[in-house]
Amino acid sequence: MPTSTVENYLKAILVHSSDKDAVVATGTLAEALGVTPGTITTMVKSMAARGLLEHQPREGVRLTAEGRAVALAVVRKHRLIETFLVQVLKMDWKEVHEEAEALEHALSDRVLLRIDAILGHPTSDPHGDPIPSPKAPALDRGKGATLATCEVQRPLRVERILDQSPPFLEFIQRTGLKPGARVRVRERDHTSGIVRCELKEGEATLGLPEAAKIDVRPL
Amino acid sequence: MPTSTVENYLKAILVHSSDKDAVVATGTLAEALGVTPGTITTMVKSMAARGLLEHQPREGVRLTAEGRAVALAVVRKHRLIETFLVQVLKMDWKEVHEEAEALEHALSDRVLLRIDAILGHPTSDPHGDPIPSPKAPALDRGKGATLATCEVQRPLRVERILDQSPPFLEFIQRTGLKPGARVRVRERDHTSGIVRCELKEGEATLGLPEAAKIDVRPL
DNA sequence: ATTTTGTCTTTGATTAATCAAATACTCGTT
DNA sequence: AACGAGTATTTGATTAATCAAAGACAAAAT
Ligand SMILES: [Mn+2]
Ligand SMILES: [Mn+2]
Ligand SMILES: [Mn+2]
Ligand SMILES: [Mn+2]
Repeated sequence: MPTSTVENYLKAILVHSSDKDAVVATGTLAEALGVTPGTITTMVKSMAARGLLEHQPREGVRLTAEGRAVALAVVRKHRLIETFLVQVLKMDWKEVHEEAEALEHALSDRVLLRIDAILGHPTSDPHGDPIPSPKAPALDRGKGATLATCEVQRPLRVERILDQSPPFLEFIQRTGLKPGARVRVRERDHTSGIVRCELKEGEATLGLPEAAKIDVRPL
Repeated sequence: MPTSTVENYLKAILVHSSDKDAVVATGTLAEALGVTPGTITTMVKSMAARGLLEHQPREGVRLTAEGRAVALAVVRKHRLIETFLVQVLKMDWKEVHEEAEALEHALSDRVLLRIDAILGHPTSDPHGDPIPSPKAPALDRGKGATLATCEVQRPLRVERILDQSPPFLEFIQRTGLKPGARVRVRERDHTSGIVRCELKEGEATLGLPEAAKIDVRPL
């Protein structure tokens, strides 16, 4: 069985491979995992030997089918845990990511089945991130619109929050721009870099880079 | 922060120190933790250096106040988790020990607080083991009667199951001798080594060593 | 007072994960 | 073609946890 370190490495590779079989640079992983580049090279070589990924020296890494399956299972566990912590234990959505980061390596599949059933087999977590199914279909990396790119004046629904740092989530909560909320972009000004939105609760104004962190869907 | 290995060592020492400041032999720990004696000696020396316990070479170990506090916190976490898994997630009490063994090292105090609140601050776990309070008072190691020592014919209540191996728990469940159940010893025969009990569900017969694994209280 | 036995401790290795610092590539620029 | 900048890999250590096998000790048996 993979150690929790290996599980974290696999997850990081998965979420950093934008598309199908894009290679991820070892430097990207060093950054994402907070370790030195040399550590990544060493770990990656041993994971390649175990068949979890392929390593093109000086190029990057790509998950094998087995590595991807493990990574998807970990992501699924992580997101179901987050959902459970928020919906059942009534925890703050700003703190659940950290908790899930540890619990995803300790929770058995048996417990996960119970949690999934109690939650009614949810398909997205509190941040709007999709929960991969147990049969492990692809992880759809937001190919839709964001508040920075969507049509102005069109009625929309917030789909997903891409930046999950506590301060950003705090802002989202304050303005009401949470997943599921109805919203309409009133004005987008590329000169001032400002996006003004209208929600049921009132108005929210944010910068373009921030608006790009909020996935939306027309309707 | 202690690693999960250190937490497991501390817990093992705690549950094996029958009384206050009894020393625990390193061999006992090797047996309990499933590692070689040499490993225990090495670990114990490093834990002593960290102030978690005292080591009398060739004698045994004794927890310091700090070591005991950590151990009690881990035991509390373990038992609250077991209770939660049974009561909220509706899991089988035969499998929760194993789950808790891993989760006790990953669950934060924040989550534990929520679990404790949702359960209504329980004082014993599904096996009848007491849940140490957060202020960490002593862990009362069953000083009461068992089905092997109690008065015959007296109405009793099952308090606690001391053997938590799945097969024994399976037997307990089948006979209905679970914590909380009312029971009365009909006959105890030291020649045949048999104890016959009467419960609401009918009768249960078990051997003396097995009867000694079931704590009871008059009433 | 020896010897034996059973328990502990030491010693020397191993595996996983990590770092710092030295070294080696690869590209894009002179 | 040579150089320099930016990455990536190697190398040599370190820490935690573990084992096997050798050695030390203390209590019990002779
Ligand atoms: Mn993690
Ligand atoms: Mn999430
Ligand atoms: Mn444990
Ligand atoms: Mn228990």
